[in-house]
Amino acid sequence: MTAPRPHRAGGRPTMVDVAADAGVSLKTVSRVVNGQPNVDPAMAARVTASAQKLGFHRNALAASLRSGSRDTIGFVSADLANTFYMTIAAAVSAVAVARGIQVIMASSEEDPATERALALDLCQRRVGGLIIVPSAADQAYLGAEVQRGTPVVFLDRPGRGIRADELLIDNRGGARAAVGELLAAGHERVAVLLDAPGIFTMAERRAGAEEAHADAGRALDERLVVSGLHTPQAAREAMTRLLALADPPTAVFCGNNRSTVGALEAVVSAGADVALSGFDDFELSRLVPRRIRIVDYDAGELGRQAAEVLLQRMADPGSPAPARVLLPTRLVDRGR
Amino acid sequence: MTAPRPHRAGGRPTMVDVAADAGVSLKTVSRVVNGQPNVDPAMAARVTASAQKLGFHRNALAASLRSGSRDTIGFVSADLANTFYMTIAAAVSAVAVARGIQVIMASSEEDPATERALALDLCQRRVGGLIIVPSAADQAYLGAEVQRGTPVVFLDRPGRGIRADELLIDNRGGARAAVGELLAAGHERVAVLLDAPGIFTMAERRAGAEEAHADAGRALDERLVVSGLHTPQAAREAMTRLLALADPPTAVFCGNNRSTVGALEAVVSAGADVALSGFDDFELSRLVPRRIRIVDYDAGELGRQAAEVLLQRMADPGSPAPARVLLPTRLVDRGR
DNA sequence: CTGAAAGCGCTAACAT
DNA sequence: ATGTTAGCGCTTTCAG
Repeated sequence: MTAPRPHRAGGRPTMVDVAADAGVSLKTVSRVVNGQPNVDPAMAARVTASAQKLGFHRNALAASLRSGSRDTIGFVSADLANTFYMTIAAAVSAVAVARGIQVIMASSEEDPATERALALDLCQRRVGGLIIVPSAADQAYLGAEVQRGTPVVFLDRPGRGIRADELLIDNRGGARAAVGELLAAGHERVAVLLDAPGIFTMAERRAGAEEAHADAGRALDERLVVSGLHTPQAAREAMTRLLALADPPTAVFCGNNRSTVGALEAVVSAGADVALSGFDDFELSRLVPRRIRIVDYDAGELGRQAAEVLLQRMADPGSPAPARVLLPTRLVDRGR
Repeated sequence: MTAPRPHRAGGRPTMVDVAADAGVSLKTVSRVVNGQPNVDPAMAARVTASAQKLGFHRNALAASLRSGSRDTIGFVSADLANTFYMTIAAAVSAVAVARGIQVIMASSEEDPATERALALDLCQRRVGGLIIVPSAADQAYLGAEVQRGTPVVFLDRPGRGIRADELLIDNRGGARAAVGELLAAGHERVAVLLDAPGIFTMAERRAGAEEAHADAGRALDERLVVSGLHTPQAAREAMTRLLALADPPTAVFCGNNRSTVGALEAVVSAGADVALSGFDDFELSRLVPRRIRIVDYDAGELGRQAAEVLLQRMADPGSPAPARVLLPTRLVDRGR
C-alpha cells in the first residue's frame, strides 16, 4: 500500500530513490554511481541527473559492508603531538589519500593498554590495514586479525608476537657513523647522552656508539654515558656535570634532539670547546650558534614507505614474507 | 538443507555463529556484546565464552549502518605536517577517543579542490561531524550535509557559505597588544612583517597592528610594512633592507614565527638595537640570543574546544545557534 | 546491456 | 528475560 517511498523526510536519498526518480532499476544506479561499464550513455545521463537533483551521495559504509572492501587504514602513533610522528602521519595520509583510502589516526601516548584498545577498535571498524608505532611489549593481541588477512606494518620500532613488516631507521648505523667520526677526529673522551635505555631506538643508538668505539679499538667510557634524559633541561644538567669533571669530555654524542639541545645549552654557556653531534634534526637547527653534526633521516620517507608496503599487502595478500626495512641516515652540518 | 553455517572458512565469525555456538538467539548475543541490561548472567556468561572461543569481534560498520549511529569524525587540516595543526589534531583525537569516537584525518594542502573532495568523501563515510581548517574560499558545498544534520566546526579560519561554529585565535587582539606595548615603550617607527595578506590570520594581525597605532593616535607607517613573506629567509632580507633605511625602525612586529626567526637573524647579524615582537611561539624560542616578546596561545586548547563543540552538536543537534569563539592570546618573554 | 532477488552483519520493533 | 522478524543501503549473483 505504501507509495514508492518518496525518500523520507529528514533522511538522505538512497539508490532506491534515485532509481525511482530515473525510472531505472537499483542495479543500474549502482553501475552508474560506481562508474562500471556496459551502461547505455543515455540511461547513465538520466541516472546522474536524478542523483544530482536529489542530492544523492552513496553510503560508503553500506557499500563496504556488502562488498567487503576496505577503504580505510589505521595509524596508531605513540605520540601524535611529536613532530617526528606527525611528519610520518602526514606522509602516510598523503600516500593513502592518493589511492582513495582514508586514514584513521590515534595515539597510544606510549601506553600499552591504549595501543591495544585502539588497534582492536580499528579492527572492529574493519580497516584494511594497520600501521603501528609499538609501545606495548607485545602485539600478539593482533594475531587473529593478521591471520584473517588484516596486514600490519610496524613503524620506528619492531613489533613482537606477530610476524609483520617493519620500517625502522638505521639507528645503529647512524650512531656508529657519528661517533666514529668523532673518534677519527682524535677525540679521546666522548660523552654519550641518552633517553631511557628501555626505548628501542636508544638501545640501538647506544649500541652504535659502542660499535664505533670497538671499530677504533676502544671502549665506551661508562663514566661519560648518561641515560634516562627526557628533557633538554635534564640533558643540560647532565652535560654541565660532565664538563665539571677533572677529565671532561672533548666531544658529546646525543641520542635525540632534546638531548642535543640541552647539551648545546650547557656547552655554550660554559664556553667549552666540545664537539657536538646528535641524532635527529630539529627546527631551527641551522640557527644554533655553533657548528654541530646531526644524524639526519627522512621521516616523511619512513611514512611513505610504510604506507606503500601496507597498501601493497592489502592489494596482494600473497606477497613475500614480511621484511625489516632499515632507512638510511646521513651526517649533516648544522649551526654556524 | 544447509547446516547452521559453521562460520565459513576464511571469514570472520558473526553474531549468528556465536548465537549458534551458545545456543541462544541472535538478539541475545547482540545484547550481551553491547552490554545491554536485562540479560540473565548465566546466559551472558555463555555468550561471552562462545564469543571468546570463536574469536568474535563485532563489525562496527554493520552496527552503524543499521543503527544510524556515527562514531567517527573527520578532521580536514590545511597542512597536517605543520606543527600548529598537528598539535590541534592530537588534541582533537584525544577528546574524541576518550568518548569512543575515532578521527579520520586528512590534509587539503591548502588546495580548495582537495578540501572539498576530502570533506565530501568523509560525508560519504558517514562521519558524525567535521572539523575543517578552511582553505577553500567557500564551504557552501557542505550545505546539504549540514542541513541533513552533520555538524561542522571551522578551525583557525572562518568558513563561508554555511553557518557553523568557528574556533579562532584572537589574532587581532594579540597583535594589538603586542604592537601597543611597543608604542607605549616609546617606539616611533615600528616595522611589521607579514605573510601573504590573503591569509585570514595575517589580515587580522595586520588589523590589530593598525588598531594599536590608532589607539596611540597614530597610523601605521606603510613604508615599514612588508607582506608576502613566506620564509625566514624572505623575512630576513626584508628586515635587513628596513634596517638600511635612513630612518630605520626601532622595533619590529612579526606576523608569524617564520618572520620572527628571519627578523631575528637580520637584527642579530646587523647588531641593531631593535625591539622584537612576534606572533606564534616556536621550538627553542627560549634559546634565541636576545629577549623577544611572543604572542602565545594554546593550540591544543583550540583543538580540544573544537572537538568539544562538535561532539556537543552531535549529541544534541538542537543546541543554540553557531557561534564564533575567540581563543585568548598572551604576551610572553622569550630569548635571553 | 538491464533487472530481480538475495544477503553483507548487525540492531530496532515488536512479540512472547 | 528472551526470541522473531524485518530491514539499514548497498553489491552480488544470476536471469533475461
